[in-house]
Amino acid sequence: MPRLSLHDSKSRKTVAFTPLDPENVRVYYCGPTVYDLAHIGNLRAMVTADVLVRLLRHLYPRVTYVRNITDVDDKINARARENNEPISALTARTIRDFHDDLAAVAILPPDIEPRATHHIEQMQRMIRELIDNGHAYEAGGHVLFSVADYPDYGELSGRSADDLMAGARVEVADYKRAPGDFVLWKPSDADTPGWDSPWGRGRPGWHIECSAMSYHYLGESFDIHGGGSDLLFPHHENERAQSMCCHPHGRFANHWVHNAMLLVDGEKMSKSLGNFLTVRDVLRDTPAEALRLLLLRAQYRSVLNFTRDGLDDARQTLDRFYRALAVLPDAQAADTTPPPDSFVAALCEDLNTPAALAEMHAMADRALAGDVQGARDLRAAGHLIGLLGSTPDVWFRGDAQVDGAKIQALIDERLAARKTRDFARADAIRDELAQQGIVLEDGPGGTTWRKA
RNA sequence: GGUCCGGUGGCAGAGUGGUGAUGCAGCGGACUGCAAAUCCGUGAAUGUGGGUUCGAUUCCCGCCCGGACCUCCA
Repeated sequence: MPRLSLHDSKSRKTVAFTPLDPENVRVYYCGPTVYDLAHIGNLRAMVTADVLVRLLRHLYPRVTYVRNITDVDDKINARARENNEPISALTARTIRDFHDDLAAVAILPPDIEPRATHHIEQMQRMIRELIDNGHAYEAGGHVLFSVADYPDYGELSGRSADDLMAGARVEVADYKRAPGDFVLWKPSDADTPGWDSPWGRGRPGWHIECSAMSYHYLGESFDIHGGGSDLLFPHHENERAQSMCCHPHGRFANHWVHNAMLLVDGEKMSKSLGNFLTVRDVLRDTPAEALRLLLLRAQYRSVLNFTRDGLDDARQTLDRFYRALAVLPDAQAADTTPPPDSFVAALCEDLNTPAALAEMHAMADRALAGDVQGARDLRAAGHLIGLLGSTPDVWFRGDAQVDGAKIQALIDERLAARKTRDFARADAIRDELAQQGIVLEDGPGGTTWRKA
């Protein structure tokens, strides 16, 4: 079995992955703040996590994958006010949409999906401990983490305290001892969600939830913590500082995984540029599997440029793969073929999905040459990374908005016309079907049809 | 301004201190009544200037260009 190498953001090196407990690999990923539909940038992080967890499950007997939901946040409060709806309605709907979108692109659910609002007690306990051991202080109704009290602060993101001061955008608040100090707990007014606490009615700061919930479900040391590279600072740096100060004998995350950002047509996705794409926007006119494949065509640490052409390419690649699977006599039959070692080995090199896809092309070559084992290998490889979960029939013909019998009648009529060398009629039939989005293919085994 | 990451053929995108994967597109051919699909063949790339080395796309430095982050964006 190939061994997994994984890039670690903290050491900035690709290192051999060694689980703390090989019987139970523990992974924590930052999930969504539920105030709006997931966009394709969010999706990239979720797909990266999904591939990583699928691979870990292939390599190890058990994986515990925790992905949180942030359901208390000022953006949520603001959006609920804008929409004039209760916060609980907004978060419930957004969570449902998020689950639907992820399921559409074959992302498996995490083992545990804790919600911040269900873990206020754990957060308060942690904040109390941080105050007790001198790493946090109360000021102006807030509880703040004192950055100066954690010598390793900045180690994860590779910044020094001086660097942080150099940035002119640090929020200076008069109740902070140092500008870099960040909020653990903040006061809520009567119109804002809040919980009673020793520091008054209030709500948690952003970072504390991940520290509290990862500790609660995975312990003071766990294997992998991941998210988008934009979370490296401040979110993950702050999580780490809190956790290490609260549990000084633990290591918090042993290994940090961050995926690079996604561009749309070469530019950062933003609402003002008008290139902001939700998962739903894309899925309106693209098969979900093509979107997933597009995200896997670049290695997760490379910036990925999302384009319409790229999506079309991905779709074509899937055409080829499903054509290759069509050589299987029993496209749906259960089959225990393991994914080939060369394929797993590619994934084990820091999730090198482009190299893994190149392996799949080689398998497709074999399958298209008539090698049934090649097709089995291809299917097994695809399944490992959440692809090829459909069948050629469904991929090419869909769940039928068309009348198959009618198409077959036309195919028969065309065949008769061709026999009498009436090619004008034969081509007219093909054109007619093409108008309806149906493509005919004359193969050695007869004529078949598919959606355009 | 600070920190970090990256610049590979027309496009997408890997790897590597010693003849530069893979896919799409292109070109030529086979198959086909014509297509589609498939197959065979083929042209085409390491931003720039130095350094280290027998040899650099790979390692080091400068420059240019792009991107991310710098208090709540995956």
